[in-house]
Amino acid sequence: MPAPTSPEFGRFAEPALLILVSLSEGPKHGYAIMTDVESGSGRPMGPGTLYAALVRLEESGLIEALPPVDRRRPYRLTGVGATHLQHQLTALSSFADLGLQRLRETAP
Amino acid sequence: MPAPTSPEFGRFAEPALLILVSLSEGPKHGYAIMTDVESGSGRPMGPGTLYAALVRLEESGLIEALPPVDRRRPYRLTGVGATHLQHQLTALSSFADLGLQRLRETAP
DNA sequence: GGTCTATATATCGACCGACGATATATCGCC
DNA sequence: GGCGATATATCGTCGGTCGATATATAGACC
Repeated sequence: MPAPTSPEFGRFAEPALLILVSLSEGPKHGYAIMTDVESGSGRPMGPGTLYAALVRLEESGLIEALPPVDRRRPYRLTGVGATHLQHQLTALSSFADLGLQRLRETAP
Repeated sequence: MPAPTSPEFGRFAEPALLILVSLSEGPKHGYAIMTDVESGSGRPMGPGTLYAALVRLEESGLIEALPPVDRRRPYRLTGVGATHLQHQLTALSSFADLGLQRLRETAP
């Protein structure tokens, strides 16, 4: 995940969303997601956060497990997950743009 | 806050960020923020969430209280808050765009 | 005048998720 | 054989979210 670089304080997106975006690149196993997200967001995601979120995402049908390869347990986006992610990101993008526009207008 | 409309399940941004964007339009009091955010995001934000977040935001210096008018206790963005918000939103926007681009590449 | 709704703020409690810490096992490399 | 990187799993805590509840006032409607 090529870096948006935001080490700022406060969360800007929940871990679940970071995971989904990471998986949008293609199927990945847990550890790969962890390093990918960390290099992308600057903020390391601990295994506790990662695996707990994976379980929740699988339970809600947004991702699905693929047959394990060696020790690796890969996941991929489901159709529902991709649709959901697209809606979220679209809303997120227009939300961010709205805020930036307001900042420009208020304090030029 | 003109609607990005995302009633989807799951949070896409923490309440604090919704509040900051609402305040980026100009100073507002609590109730106005509540209705503004609700009409903008589709998801109603209860008073518990709102006022707790306001306290935290003021404590961290991102917003500041203005002299009360009648019953209304208005807040506005501080300089730090505006800078912080701008960084967050910039990162957020490029993050969202990255995800959308990946979705386009993977499933055209 | 009485009632109802909208406005406006405040507080409490419960639950859920984030996060760090910790544990465990294996692989490749020197 | 040892060491660091890979890889997954679990537990406990803490903070924030969120709904429920309380309170007070202003305005509208009959």
